[in-house]
Amino acid sequence: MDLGRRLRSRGYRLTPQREAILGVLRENAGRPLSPEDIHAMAGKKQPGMGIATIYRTMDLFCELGIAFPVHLRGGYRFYEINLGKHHHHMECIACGKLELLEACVIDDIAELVRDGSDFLITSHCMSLFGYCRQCLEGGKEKEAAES
Amino acid sequence: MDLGRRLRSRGYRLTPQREAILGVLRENAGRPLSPEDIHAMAGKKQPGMGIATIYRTMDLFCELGIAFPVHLRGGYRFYEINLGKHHHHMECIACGKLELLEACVIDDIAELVRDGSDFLITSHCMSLFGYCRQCLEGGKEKEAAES
DNA sequence: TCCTTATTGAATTAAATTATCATTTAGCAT
DNA sequence: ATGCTAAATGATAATTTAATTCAATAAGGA
Repeated sequence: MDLGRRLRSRGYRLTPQREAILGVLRENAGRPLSPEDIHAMAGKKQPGMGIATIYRTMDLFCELGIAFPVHLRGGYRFYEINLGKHHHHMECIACGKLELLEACVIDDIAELVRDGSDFLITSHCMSLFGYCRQCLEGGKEKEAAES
Repeated sequence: MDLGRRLRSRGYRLTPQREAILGVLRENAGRPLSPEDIHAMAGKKQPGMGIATIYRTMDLFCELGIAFPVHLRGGYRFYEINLGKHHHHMECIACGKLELLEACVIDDIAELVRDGSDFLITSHCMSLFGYCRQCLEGGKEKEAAES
């Protein structure tokens, strides 16, 4: 993936900030990052970056298909680099731990929707929530049920 | 579903505000509502309701399984009444129109995850994004590609 | 009817995201 | 190389959204 070509072909410019952000996304492939996460890590490569640049760049990267948003609980935004192969996340509602799900069922779903509606699907999001092994063993799910 | 019993059995109280909110959710089954939506509609049944009550009540309803959160684009929160049968949404990224997807593939997924990990799944979210028929015909997806 | 305490509304606070704007700079043309 | 133009940035302010605080209210068991 040549970031410069990809940007310039659509009239955008290659900047050190955008390179730094892409680097951060690459180094954290598969791990959802918040804008603040990205800001902190990219800031080490390019000191002085403003947080607004992160938001702007992530919007752009998502539009270009370079990254995609991940929807977890809490309503906040997370992003990941788009490496083509879909995956999803399983989030522990007790400790917050994330596990990667390589399995993607979007193809099955897309087929169902193609038959049943008139939508052209371009993207999707899916996350599972529950309890991880450690929290189950520690009884965290019972604590939560009691509260 | 007896709201009063459900609340009291866990030490909570039945209030006119909670009844009003449940009524709004019932009347909009299958349609994701924002806290602001709920506030506006419930306010007609129970004048003077504060927005904080909506947030508090929706947290409670979700905890009790009376409602569940819907994750759409934008990172904002939406809620729906939980009528047992899972469904999902297809959101048009051009006009925002929502379509209900009766099909739920959570069972397939849950099985995959049960085999491949140690998580106990308690809930999930899934949404599809793309273009609805009208926007496709109107060329909205091309406009978006150009911008 | 009384009492305890959950609940509420109003106001405040905090946090996340977006908008504004002057300045900088990427990248094409010269 | 140099200059030019528009894109991009950083700083800041403004918006939104959500959470918190607290005194007043009211649900519901005794």
